Amino acid sequence: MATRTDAPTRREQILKEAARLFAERGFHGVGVDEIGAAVGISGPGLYRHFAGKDAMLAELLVGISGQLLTGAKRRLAEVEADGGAKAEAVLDSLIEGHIDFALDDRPLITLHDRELDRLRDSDRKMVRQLQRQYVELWVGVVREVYPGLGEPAARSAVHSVFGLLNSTPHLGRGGSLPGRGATAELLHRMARGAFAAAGV
Amino acid sequence: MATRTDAPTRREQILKEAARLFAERGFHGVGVDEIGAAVGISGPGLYRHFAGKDAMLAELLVGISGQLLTGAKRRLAEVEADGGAKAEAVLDSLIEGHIDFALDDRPLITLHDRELDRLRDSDRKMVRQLQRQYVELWVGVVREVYPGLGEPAARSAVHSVFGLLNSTPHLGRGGSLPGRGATAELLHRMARGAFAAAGV
DNA sequence: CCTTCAGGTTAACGACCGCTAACCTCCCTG
DNA sequence: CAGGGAGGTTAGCGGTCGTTAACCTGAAGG
Repeated sequence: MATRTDAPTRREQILKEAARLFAERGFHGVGVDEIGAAVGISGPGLYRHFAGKDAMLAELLVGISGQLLTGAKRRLAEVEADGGAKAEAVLDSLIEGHIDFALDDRPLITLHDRELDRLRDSDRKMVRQLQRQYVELWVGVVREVYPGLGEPAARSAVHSVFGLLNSTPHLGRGGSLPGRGATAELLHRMARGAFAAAGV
Repeated sequence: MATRTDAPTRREQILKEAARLFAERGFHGVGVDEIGAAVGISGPGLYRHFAGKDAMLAELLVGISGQLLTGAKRRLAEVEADGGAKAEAVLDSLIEGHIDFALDDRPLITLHDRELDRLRDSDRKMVRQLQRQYVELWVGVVREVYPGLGEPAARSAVHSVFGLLNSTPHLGRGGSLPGRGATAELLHRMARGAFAAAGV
């Protein structure tokens, strides 16, 4: 993984702040002036970087979905290349990846299942397709680990575990929670426990 | 439980439709004219029943939080009166109650953790207090069942299980899911499995 | 039968919001 | 050193939205 060290571009600054604001107050609850102010420029200046407010949301949501899917595919390939295609190991890797994302990009996780309907039709279709592929990838792995699970039940289980993992924004943002590592480990155990209980 | 058989009042109609619309498109994404149209009257007619759009959201959120807390307290008392104070039975009852709510009032479950910040300060404080009491009630019961869990971990676990149970809106609204009973049972098993995995 | 009032209606106001227009100012480059 | 584009600025337009005002109507009550 090529870790970024260079300064973020203005576009990236804007996207980051927009994500935070959208997550806090909802897409319709944030004005372009506020987004501009958050990066030190004023409202209409944003239009030098984005076609409009909708375009920012679209880029955020497509980006998230794509990143999740790409990461999952990479993890699947990595583990399978790494000796035996142990389904359990793949599932653990998927869970770990999703937790990393949920812990590091809470605003995005929040947006991802909240503002989808504010997108233009074509963008929404694209995001939905990426999300569906991501879910189906999980469903396949889960059914490999728990062959007793039917496909509908597996899909429900996957959605529910996403709900569990995506609860990070509700986990006291302050210093009250037991540190990132412990939280990640707790979430991982709970996800595995939930799947195990689902798998008869 | 006194089951309602009389027709819903206009106020109740309005609240129900408003909840659905707010859940679908977000508080700021819905106009008063749409809410009015959904119950067959036109925009400003709503002001005969509510002080304003904010008041509808406030009544919805306070109502949800209060209902959840009241139901949980009742279940706690019921099980404890019913012979031995078996903590496992209380936890099962809490889970069952939450699932019933999440399955029967999906729009409310959605609103409940999404539009809280759109409330006036006083209303938000009240909702937060009710929510906190609900969480703490769960935390107490969970720690009784799993004494190995520290308080912060138990609280995190409870929030995560809420995320799991509240995933019902994502569980294909169409006929693709395996029926209400099976879904409720699956969610229940997964919640118990998640807690068990959390409890060392 | 007259009054009253709950529960509607339409018109319109003021505020806000997304976006465009017009303009300015560096900095890079031929 | 001219000039041109990238990236800002402010002013303002058009539309939408929450809310109020003024008016209407049908049914209940004395």
